[in-house]
Amino acid sequence: MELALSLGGDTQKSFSFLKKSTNNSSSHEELLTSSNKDLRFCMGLGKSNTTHELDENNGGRKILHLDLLPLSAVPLNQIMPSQIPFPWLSQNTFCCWFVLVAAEPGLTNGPAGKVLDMNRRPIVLEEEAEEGADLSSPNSNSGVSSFQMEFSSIYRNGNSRSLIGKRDHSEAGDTERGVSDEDENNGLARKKLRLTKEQSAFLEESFKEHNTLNPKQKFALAKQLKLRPRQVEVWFQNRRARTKLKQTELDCEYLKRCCETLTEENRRLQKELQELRALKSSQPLYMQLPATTLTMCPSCERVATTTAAAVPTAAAATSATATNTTLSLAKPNLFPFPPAQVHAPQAAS
DNA sequence: TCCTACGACTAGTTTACCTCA
DNA sequence: ACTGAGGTAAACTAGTCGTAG
Repeated sequence: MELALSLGGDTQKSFSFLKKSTNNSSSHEELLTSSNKDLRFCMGLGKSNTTHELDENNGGRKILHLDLLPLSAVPLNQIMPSQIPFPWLSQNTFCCWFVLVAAEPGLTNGPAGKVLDMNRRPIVLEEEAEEGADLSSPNSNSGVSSFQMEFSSIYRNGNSRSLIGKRDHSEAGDTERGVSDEDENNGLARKKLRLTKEQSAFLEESFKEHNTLNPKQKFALAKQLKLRPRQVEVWFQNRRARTKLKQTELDCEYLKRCCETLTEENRRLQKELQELRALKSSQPLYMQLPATTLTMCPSCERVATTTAAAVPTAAAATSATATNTTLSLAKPNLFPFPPAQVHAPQAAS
């Protein structure tokens, strides 16, 4: 792709260097030049051999030709009431009409193309409306944004993202779902495509079966859903990310509950310890009793006490308390809630 | 064994679109 | 009706890893 700029004078001469290379390749991008000799700023983008062959040989793709013309060059009947020249420009300087020159024979005699007011919807030629929007597919009638869109998309073929334009929000619900490979090849700038409920549901079902895709599955899904394989791929990538995020959130919640349980258990044990200490200091007789034998059950790993049957009441109470304590200490169920699992299908082999 | 190219993947980011106050 | 904030999801980039040649 080539982009040429010319300020003033004969644009034909200015862009002659581009003309020379036009026979090399049919796909070569060429500048559409104009024979208009008026003082003008001109920039063009395109790919055809001659100005007159643009439509026929270019798959219907039109050349985008931007002119900043002297005000006098724009036919009066194409000037809208709202199109007021910028006050800071004198009449002899450039006004800011962007002229979209549709690739039609005869246009080289002057700026007879479409005047695209940057603040208004563009004039749409009837024939163009019939052809469908091949200049910027779904957006050719969306005014400023569509213009930005097309320009940025062309620019983007040169691996730049900096000029990606914002598109008309009003089209959100009307745009055809999915984008063809052709669109992709034309380098349309990023357009957020909401998948339909049906498409999402189908993808969800597929994800339940296998959370990764092999190329065959990807293409089959894309074909079935009328999406690009890349879209299917991206959907699965994002879906896996969402699953992981959800699982992380659940894990976090689970750990939080475990932490709360441990805190509560610790509080209870501290309280019991305090009670035992208080009991110990108030019961001198306790010290005279034979030590309680603690044994560990090898199967359940719980501690049992073997206190004598004839234990004084106070001692019995103490023992009971101690037993409870040891029982609660023996492998308490600190994690009563099994960690929740986000549905994670087995990866396809 | 090392190097390179390539594809699939993840993590993080950007951005279009939507909802709601 | 309009607007800005915030959320969601599609699409992106950069980097990693495994594998084949």
